[in-house]
Amino acid sequence: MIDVSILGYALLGLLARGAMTGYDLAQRMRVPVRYFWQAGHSQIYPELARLESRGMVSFEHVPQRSRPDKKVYSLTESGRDALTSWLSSPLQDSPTRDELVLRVYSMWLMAPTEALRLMRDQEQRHRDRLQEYEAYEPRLRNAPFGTPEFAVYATLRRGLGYEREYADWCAWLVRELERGISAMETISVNERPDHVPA
Amino acid sequence: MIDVSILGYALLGLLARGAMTGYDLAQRMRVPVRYFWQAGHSQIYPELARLESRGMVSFEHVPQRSRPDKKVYSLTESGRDALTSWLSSPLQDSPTRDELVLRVYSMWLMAPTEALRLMRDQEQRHRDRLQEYEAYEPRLRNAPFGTPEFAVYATLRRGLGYEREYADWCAWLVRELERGISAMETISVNERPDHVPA
DNA sequence: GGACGCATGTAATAGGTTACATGATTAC
DNA sequence: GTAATCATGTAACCTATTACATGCGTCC
Repeated sequence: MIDVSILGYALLGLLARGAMTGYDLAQRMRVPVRYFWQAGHSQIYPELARLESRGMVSFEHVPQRSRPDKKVYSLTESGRDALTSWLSSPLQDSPTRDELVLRVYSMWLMAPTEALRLMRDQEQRHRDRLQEYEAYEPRLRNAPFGTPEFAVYATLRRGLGYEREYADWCAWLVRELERGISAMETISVNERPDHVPA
Repeated sequence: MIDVSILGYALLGLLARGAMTGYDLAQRMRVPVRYFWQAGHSQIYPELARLESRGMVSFEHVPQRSRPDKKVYSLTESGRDALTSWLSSPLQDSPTRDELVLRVYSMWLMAPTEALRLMRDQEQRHRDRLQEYEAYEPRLRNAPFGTPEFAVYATLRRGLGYEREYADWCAWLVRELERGISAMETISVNERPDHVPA
């Protein structure tokens, strides 16, 4: 009864907004769209089957000409109950893993110019994603409280804040690296044998 | 030669700062400490063995009385080379998964008071962690550029920014929920059969 | 002719968590 | 006595990624 994975709840949460196929679900959960949970179709199809066997979703077989037949899934009452009870269940914190931060931890082994290149690059990646999110904002900012649209807006706010903060952190480190590099260059100039201090 | 996992690089990065045992590594990678990468000892011991078989680390067997014998691992030259070349290698973005944000996506199904409880709770969790990180800050803020300590400071800055942003997002949603709840209460008061508008 | 979208699945592998297993010393 | 620290491992399980597999229609 209670053994639904987080991915399972993610699917139930999507189906709560409307019936759709496994293919549609995979579209909404693919990496570039991303509402803080992703999955590929190879994970989604078996999970849908599991949910169906537990009676949390049901499907209707829809034959199509000129397209493969499809199964349109919808949330059952027991699926909706499981979803809502999960929402207020105790939330344990899960580990954060971030490869860039892990690299920064060993940054002292890198040539500073290489570190600078890496961080500038990453800052840009986050600025780009921020801009992408900002484009969605106007459509969602006036969503009325309590609606599914407002919930999307709330997750978007998280995305905006996350990317902005991340980019700002990169920018801080870029500045530090630039300062450090120019300080080292000054030293090497002073250390040149032909250098005569003023 | 190139098939080292991210966990492997995490271990190499720790060993670059000094020789230590698998137990010590597990201490530094356990959840409450957490420099944006975690692992338990059951993952670390086999990974150390793999790194050793690839010549990236070597160990010295240290017998002890009154304590179990230990293996003190240190980074080899080829391990250091692998680590530094990984640092500037192309970084592909990995999926972000956040159960709270996933729940917020389905928040419209919850009783608003339940949602409020959840979000207040989570805000506190992040404020607590923020405070914990802030306690480390004074010791690290003056670490000289280019040192291992400065790299720790840089990762700490990320932690500070991340937790602050997260807590602020929670706080925003808490305010929205409070506003929404009080608006609904006003309506129900007006709708009371015995209510006489002024 | 080839790539892309629709549509569904399975299999193999990698990565991560939880549990099992042992055993001495020290601190409360 | 009982829990915690030191110290090392293995096994089972769950989750997630990548690759394998099929097939028609449309657009370039």
